[in-house]
Amino acid sequence: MTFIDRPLVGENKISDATVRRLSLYYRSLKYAYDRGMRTISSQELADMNNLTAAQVRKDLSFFGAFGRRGLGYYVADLQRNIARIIGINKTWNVALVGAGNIGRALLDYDQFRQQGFLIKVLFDNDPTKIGKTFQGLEVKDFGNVAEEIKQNKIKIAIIAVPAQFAQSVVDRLIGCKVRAVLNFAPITLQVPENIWVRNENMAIEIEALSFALTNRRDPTRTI
Amino acid sequence: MTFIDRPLVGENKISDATVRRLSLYYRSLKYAYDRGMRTISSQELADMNNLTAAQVRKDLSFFGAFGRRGLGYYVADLQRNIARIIGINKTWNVALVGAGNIGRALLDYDQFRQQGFLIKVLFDNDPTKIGKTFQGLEVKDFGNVAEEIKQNKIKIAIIAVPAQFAQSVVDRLIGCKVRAVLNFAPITLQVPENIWVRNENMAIEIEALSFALTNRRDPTRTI
DNA sequence: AATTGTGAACCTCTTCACAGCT
DNA sequence: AGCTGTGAAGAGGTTCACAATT
Repeated sequence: MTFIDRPLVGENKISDATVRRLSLYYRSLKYAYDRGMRTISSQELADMNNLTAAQVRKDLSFFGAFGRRGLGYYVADLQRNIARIIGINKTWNVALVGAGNIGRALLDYDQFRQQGFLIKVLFDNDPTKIGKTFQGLEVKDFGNVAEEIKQNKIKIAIIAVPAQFAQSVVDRLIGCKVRAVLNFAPITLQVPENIWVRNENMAIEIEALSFALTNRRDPTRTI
Repeated sequence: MTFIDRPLVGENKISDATVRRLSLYYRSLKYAYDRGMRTISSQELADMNNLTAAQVRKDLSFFGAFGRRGLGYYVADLQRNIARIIGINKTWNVALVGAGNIGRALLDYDQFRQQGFLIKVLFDNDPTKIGKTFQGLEVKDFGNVAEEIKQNKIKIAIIAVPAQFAQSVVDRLIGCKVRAVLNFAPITLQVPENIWVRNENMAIEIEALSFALTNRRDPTRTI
């Protein structure tokens, strides 16, 4: 059955790791459906992501009882449910701050668009960039951030500016009622309790590989 | 004192979370040194990264006793030690597969270069791209991957190709003795036990923000 | 007086194992 | 017979609290 029988907020705490895995399951279900699978077992979902079947069932069980004993999960049904749980059953307008290399690459990043994250405004503070157009989107002056954010009803912003500017950018965004930030700057942002930040630090990931090759004997896998 | 008094391999298991935090400490130490700080306490390092002082001390203690009671840590000394632990006290030659938007953005990503990850070869399989030059690097035919990898003594590769090609690319790279992979394709790669993979999935991060805004009341911070 | 290094306590996440359902 | 859902057990990671050191 397709209902959520538990509260998702407050003291009922869904771990970060579980949330990340939901995204993996969502992709696996898409993949499975495209290949004609109409039901899928926790074991199959686990195998596709190098996890255990118990882990998959436990993760899903936090949100409801989506499966059928003896059968597994209906692929389309579970996919819809996960989309709703993650909040990608609708679109999100997103602001992107920073029209440098990373920013411009993200403008054309299919995975965002496909999951309903639509980059609606592109900001920079460089006068030589303001007014230019990338991927059909005009670079706006970050000085006018407030009105653009409001006009586009933006709750999620992506920060792709050099480290030294990132904190002031996030402060300004929060002042404009932005609630969540995907941060590509290699610095830990200080934000109030009610603001969400995820850091995308590619150097940290490659450094973890360096550490592994330098020190470790046996590999472990991570998301 | 600056020595490592514990084995870093085998049953002595350093958690992934600790390794990621080492990278954060390394950046914080750089920042602190640039601002003239010569010693730093675990509390200061913690504050810079929204962690606890105990966490910082515990992480460092896995590798040795680097601090001085009553004083803290010598900034330059600790930075050097962490660089050596992570394995970024030398340079790594890196191969980049995929000359699309993401790949080209990474070519010019300062954080890689600064930490000694040098992209030495750029591959693609698109005949319209092969032979072109981006950031001074000529796109090579992925068909010739073996010789280029060998010539450049490459152990770490970055995969920035569409999802459907990622598995065959990684299989091929492993055949060329590549030991570690930073994967930007939104798919779980299947690799042998002795190969290291880190996934950089930007859609997963933004989906975590969507989940938070959709479901959660109280923010938590993550790396 | 200040701060580290660390065993122990605590907490969180994962895995086990099996009852319960189809 | 097959597979889920879940309480309990187990493993792993974080925080506490304090002795040790400068």
